[in-house]
Amino acid sequence: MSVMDAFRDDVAKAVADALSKIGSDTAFEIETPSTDAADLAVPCFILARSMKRSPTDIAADLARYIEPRGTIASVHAVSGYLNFMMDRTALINGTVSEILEKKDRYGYLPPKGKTVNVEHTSTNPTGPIHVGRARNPIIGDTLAKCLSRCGYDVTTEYYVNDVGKQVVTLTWGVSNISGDVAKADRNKTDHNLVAFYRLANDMTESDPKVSEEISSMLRRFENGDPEVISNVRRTTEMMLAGLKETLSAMGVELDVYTWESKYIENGDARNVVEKLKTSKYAGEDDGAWYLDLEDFGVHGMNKRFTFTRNDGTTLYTTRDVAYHEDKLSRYDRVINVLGEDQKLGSKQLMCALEILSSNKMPEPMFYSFVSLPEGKMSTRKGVVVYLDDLIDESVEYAYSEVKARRNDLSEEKMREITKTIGIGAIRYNIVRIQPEKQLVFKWSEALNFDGNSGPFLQYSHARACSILRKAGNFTRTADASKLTDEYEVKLVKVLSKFASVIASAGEERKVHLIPAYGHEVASAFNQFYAAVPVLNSGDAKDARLSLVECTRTVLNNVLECLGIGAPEEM
RNA sequence: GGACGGGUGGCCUAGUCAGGAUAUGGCAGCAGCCUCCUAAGCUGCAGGUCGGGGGUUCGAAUCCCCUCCCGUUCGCCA
Repeated sequence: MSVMDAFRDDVAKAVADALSKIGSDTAFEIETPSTDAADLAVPCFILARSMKRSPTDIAADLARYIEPRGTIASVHAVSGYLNFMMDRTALINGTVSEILEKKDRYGYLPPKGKTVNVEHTSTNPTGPIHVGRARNPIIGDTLAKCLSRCGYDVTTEYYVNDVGKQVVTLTWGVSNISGDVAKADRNKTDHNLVAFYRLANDMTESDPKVSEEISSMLRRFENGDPEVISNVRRTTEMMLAGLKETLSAMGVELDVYTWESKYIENGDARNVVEKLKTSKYAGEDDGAWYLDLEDFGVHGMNKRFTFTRNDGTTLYTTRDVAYHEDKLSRYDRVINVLGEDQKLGSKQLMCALEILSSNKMPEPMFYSFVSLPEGKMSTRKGVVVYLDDLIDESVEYAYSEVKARRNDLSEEKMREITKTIGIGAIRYNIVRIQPEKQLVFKWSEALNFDGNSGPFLQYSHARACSILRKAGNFTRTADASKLTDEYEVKLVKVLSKFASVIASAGEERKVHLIPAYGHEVASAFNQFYAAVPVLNSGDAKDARLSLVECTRTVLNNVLECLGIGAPEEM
């Protein structure tokens, strides 16, 4: 048990004992106060009603019955609150020794023996990833890393939509349009291919013959024509290779790629249709089958979820049901990171799974699209910022910043560091904001390297590394008697919260807590750095170096959890 | 029109589910700090009707009702 947990336990026991002494067993809450007046506090307002006494009286009375013991250093009654201070020695020795001992595993929760799958990104393989959807891989990858630290056995998965009009249109374009006409802005597979997709789309609007050819291809695809299917598959694979390059540059690697066409080929989608047809919620309209979701709280126009066309072919969400039956059978928990446009589809999916008596449900997590000041991003309209371009800009900006500060680094080293910084800035800036919040992309904000930013965390980490590098060998020690400065105490207190932050970020799926926490650590460290000398600190040197090492360990772990590199110098 | 999400200083943002002390940070602004471990930093100042209105409560950014603005969605598309 960590020292913070022990402290909370001690407070709970002390308050319960004191309450029993004044003849009460009322339930109470322990909260972490926003002020520095206490480490933990028990508000007595809740007790006031049942005890029919003023909160001030109750707090004062309880305080008299509580003596400092265990990790409790003191207790004071302040305007209706019972304020507890934690014993500094216990806090510091407990936290520092735990970090020194567990090192890079500090903050990890014990294995749960459960598997969880995080499906994320899954963008349509018809064009490069743009910033509008960039939240998906970043949130998904960070969540996966949080859950892994929470003790789950995590798998990440990309669902490749290689079925339908969009990929067929792309494939038609690649086969029928000359490469001299389809000009790309950037020589990279996905950018090269999207040029064909754009032209093909334009042609379907202006030329009915093209439109008819694509429809015919689509019919052949759905009838299982092996030539069309393999053509589509080949194009999609090429596109996906381009997307993977971008993801990889962002530090995102996925474990499993599942192809949508699989559920047509193996008959799973067909089985779903047959099972759904027998449900009491099923109905038929001109040969097309649907579910009436009125009883599931879906009302109005969208209560009807159509799961087959009148020609009997399946629809996207139908195949998604088959996919989820498969996925749910593979893992204990299934989490889907989805754009907010998927809300209705996700609801329909879950209703269908319930109708099919699924004993588990996927847990959807929605994010709002990133828009531009001039409006929604659109690949087809060319109102778009591609992730590849953002990466280039950010890395280039990082390069100019490093070059302005350092003249002792080799070109190679500089390129390595600036890549880490540029990517770190992007990932941090996106994941720091609650996913459901609308986000307008601005270059000035995306390239902010100060304050609440990725580079700020990286800089603090590099500072800690620099001190440790200069220190050379030293004796690791948890010695509270040498760490008495207020900044040292504050820093230790922040470090001690790591495990609880990881737990909330993972279990409650609040990934934005991680960057906030990282900022808190970096900030506390920089204050300590400015106020307390480390290398020239006499007999406190080992204790302080140990604290610096603890900070480096936590910052490194936070950065890793965010999928951001932790440079040792910058 | 229905459903779901968002609205917090000039800008961005935490806190809202589980109501409590002076509403969290950052950017931009102003004033300071490098003979000392990386100034991408630190210190201080200034800046707030928590969209608006009612209600519940000893106490509301937080809960309830109404309302306004923004986003998403309401295909036999994916």
